Amino acid sequence: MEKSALSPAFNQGLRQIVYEKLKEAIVLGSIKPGSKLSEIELAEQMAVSRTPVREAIRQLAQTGLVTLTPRRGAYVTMPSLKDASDLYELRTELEILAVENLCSFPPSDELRRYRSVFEIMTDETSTERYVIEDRAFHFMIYQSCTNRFLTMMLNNIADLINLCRPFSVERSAITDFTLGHLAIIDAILTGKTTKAKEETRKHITISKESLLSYLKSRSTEDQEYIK
Amino acid sequence: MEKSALSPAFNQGLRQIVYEKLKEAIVLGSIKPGSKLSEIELAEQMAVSRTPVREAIRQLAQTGLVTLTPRRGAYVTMPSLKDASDLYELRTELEILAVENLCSFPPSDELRRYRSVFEIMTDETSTERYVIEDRAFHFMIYQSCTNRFLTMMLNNIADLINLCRPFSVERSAITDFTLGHLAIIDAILTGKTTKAKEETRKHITISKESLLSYLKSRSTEDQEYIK
DNA sequence: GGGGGGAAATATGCATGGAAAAATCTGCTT
DNA sequence: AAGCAGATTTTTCCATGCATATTTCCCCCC
Repeated sequence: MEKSALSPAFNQGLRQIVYEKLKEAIVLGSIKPGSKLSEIELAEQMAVSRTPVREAIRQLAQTGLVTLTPRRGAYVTMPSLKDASDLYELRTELEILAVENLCSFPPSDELRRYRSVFEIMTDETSTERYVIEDRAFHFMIYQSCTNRFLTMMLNNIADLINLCRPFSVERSAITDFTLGHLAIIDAILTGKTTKAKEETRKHITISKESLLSYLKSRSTEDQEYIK
Repeated sequence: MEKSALSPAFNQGLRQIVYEKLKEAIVLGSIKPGSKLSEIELAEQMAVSRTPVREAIRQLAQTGLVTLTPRRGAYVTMPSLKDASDLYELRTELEILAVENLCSFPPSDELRRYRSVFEIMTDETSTERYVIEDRAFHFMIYQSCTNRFLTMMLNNIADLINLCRPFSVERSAITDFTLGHLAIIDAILTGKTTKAKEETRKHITISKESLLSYLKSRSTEDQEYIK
């Protein structure tokens, strides 16, 4: 009997399947930061034994999405404000490097596609739609790197930053971000490497400021709430 | 009964112990790139079960020191020439960032210690001694970062680069490297951030060229050998 | 009523058994 | 003698049992 392409996930191994599922749940926010990841519970939910669950959790811990405390269990990481700042510091330099790489072999078709997407975005665009396209755009940049380590690290950092941001973007910032994207795209398409790098730094710096000020306001709100 | 401080490694867990041992063996070269890591064999050698060995191996795979091929096993990674180049590309930007961070709160005592170490190095210094001090110096820089993600990544990259370099440094290059170290140290100690960053870029670029030209010569030698 | 101590319950960490896939070996055919 | 097919063996991968550490809950004491 031939093996269906839809059969047990093309036999990539249970561990990998569990890993993907867990990661998606964490990144999409259906498992919230701070939640405990119980081996037994997850194993039952996914109808597998504890072993692949355990290995998937440890793999997630290596990427930083999960924090382990020995003999106590695994918890979805809650990045601190400093973590967010530190992550952006890295992302800035690494993404500039990625853009620089891109300028040698620009994926012109993809870039033009995103150009047309961002061109028609206005303040009336829904924030959800913006967030989706924004992530896809940066993800595209990461995948286009010829440096596989750079790709890995940027994807990793993006996931961690995701954990800090409860999906919200200030409406007023969208126009800024969109213009930033267009500036980066145009600079790459016209072969202006230096300009592309500058615009990337600007864009990510603005993004960083936006997130940090948002997080700061949230944290003071929370403190009031606790009182 | 009181638990001895020397007892099973202060109970950090078998997994961690196996991980450390394996990593040391790989980084120090006692297990060579390309070697197969057999769960059973290693478990017997270390007198533990296969479980902690297996988990340690998977952890090493996440750092890149080990490469897994599903259903076939784990092998110590053999970085390609492009890998080496890519790793140095990342190291350059990240280590500059680290040095920049250091300039805010320079660990002056440590720096002065290393200054005196490198000051007395000459072409007569053994390459082994140089390599040891070189690694310690860069390692110190990494640990001094206030950005924990940066520290992690740089340590990781350094380990991987280690895998490319079979310990050898050209004698003639040592003086260059030593002078580079002194320039970086002095710039940091005198608070010249921009200069420190420039010198770091120069130093790592030279180091990269040196390794790459060495690897290229080796690879052609090997080809001749195979014939 | 609140707090501390101890026993039961629960979860992690390690060991080991069993299934499936890959590698190896053997024997047969050409 | 070389190559291929089938069987054996070995190894990874998943499941599960057992031990120990932690948590929880209950009872006793203050």
